[in-house]
Amino acid sequence: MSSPSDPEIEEKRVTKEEKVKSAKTEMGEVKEENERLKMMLERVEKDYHSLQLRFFDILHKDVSKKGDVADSSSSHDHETEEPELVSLCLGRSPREPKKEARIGNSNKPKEKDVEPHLTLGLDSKHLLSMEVVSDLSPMNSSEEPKEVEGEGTLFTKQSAKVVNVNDDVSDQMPAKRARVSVRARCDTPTMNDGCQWRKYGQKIAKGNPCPRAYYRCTVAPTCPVRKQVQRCVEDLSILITTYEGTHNHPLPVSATAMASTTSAAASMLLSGSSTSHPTGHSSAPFGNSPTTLLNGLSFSHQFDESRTKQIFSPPNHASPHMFPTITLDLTSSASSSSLTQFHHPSTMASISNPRFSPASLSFCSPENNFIPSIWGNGTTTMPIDKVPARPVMQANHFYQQCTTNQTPSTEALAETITKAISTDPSLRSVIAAAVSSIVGHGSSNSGNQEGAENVLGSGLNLKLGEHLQLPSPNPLNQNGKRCSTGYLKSLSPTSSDSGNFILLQPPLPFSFSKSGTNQINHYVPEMNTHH
DNA sequence: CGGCTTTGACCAGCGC
DNA sequence: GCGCTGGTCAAAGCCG
Repeated sequence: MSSPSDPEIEEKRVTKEEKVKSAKTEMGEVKEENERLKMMLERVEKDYHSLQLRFFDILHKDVSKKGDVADSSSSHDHETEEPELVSLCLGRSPREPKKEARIGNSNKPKEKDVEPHLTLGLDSKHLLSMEVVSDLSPMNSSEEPKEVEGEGTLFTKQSAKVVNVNDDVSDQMPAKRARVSVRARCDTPTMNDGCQWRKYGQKIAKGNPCPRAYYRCTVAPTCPVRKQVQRCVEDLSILITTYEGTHNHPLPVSATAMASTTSAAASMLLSGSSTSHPTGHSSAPFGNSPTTLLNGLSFSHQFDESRTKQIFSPPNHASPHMFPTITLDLTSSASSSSLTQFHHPSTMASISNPRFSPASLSFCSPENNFIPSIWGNGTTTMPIDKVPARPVMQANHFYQQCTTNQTPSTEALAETITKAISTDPSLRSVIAAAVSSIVGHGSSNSGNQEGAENVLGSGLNLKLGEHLQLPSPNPLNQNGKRCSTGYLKSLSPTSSDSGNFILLQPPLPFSFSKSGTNQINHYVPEMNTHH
């Protein structure tokens, strides 16, 4: 008995098949379009990279022609010419600081650079993430027209004197200056990070008998980057180097690792620093407890009790400026490198808020395949399945580097970490998610990256897995004056010419400023670190 | 001679 | 207002 509805069923079946067909064809079209878009993206990226290379090539040549005389050139020249300065901004202000007029030789203030800035990301991903970060920074919106550069710099008196326009900014945004503190074992007075530094001061800081030395980057006359170097009072073999500001010039190969690492860390810090709530226990990075946090999270080694104690040693003195600080601890031993801990400042200041329980983030763990494992006393566990695959791979790469390199250096680690943190938004998001889960910010920001970054922005202390123990007999050491450097030179496949400029993989967009405040120095292939 | 280091002085911010 | 502290300046000296 054939039901009367048979034809209808048949018809429905046909229509279904048609729908499926059409859907398939549609999917195919979409796939094709997707492929096309991918190819376009790749092409754009290639073009961008080639242009970037060309730009720096031209830049290099130009600089070579001008020589150091560039300093004496008038600001107008710089303003009218092609962008001569590459500002590696961390999200604060693409704008270059014209501050350091003192160093920059051009006597007149150059706050006229009202010209639009070109913001470039290394690739679309970066650009996106960077823009997000930039948006997160309140400074960006309001400060941009002025000179936000101050955020990353230390300019205070001098800049205020020279540029009136800037003093407001610098005064208003002291807290936005991010500092990246690096702890590393080093027998030499200073750690060779590839940059050229000039010492401009030394002080005995309270709580630490070891003098604190102040250095300023001299690779470019207007480079705002400064660093402070001080021995750890608990362990004199540990050298704490705190970087402040962002290089506004191309960096030598040997300097890119540390610079990019600090940039990445700083960008994480700055991206959310606006929401950081001062805990009132800020500490000087070089106080009795070098790893003390200003008002941020800290990563401490879970299995290293002593280290944890160091990190949580009470701040000695409230610093006038609440600089968000991130500490990269490269001193822990490899055996215990598997886990690192987050600690919210509140945890240190008081136990009043149980929400901020410690958790850990593993960057280099053989046991867990480098999946950032986050846990938090049972309350802040991040499911591993949430962890994107790519960060894991990068972290794995990091581990491989850790394990395969006989003589790992700070630069090597820094580079890898930087790659993992700064150049990959997904890893960034992982960390952000981890912190988010730790801090329990979900209520306010749905636990997304932004919220987590805000948390991060309150300052954190990253303690990276070992392998960083700088081997004393570093072949690259020269006369025992270098701590560890140049490791990247041997690693970098493209570093056949050590004189190549290396672009930072910017956690935040490059900004090409037309303001002629920055002249780029000659790149000196042999970057000797003077201390 | 140029660049760097040393070092005392100076300044600004903060707490009392 | 005063003292403390961190940060910077700048003259003097050193070094290659």
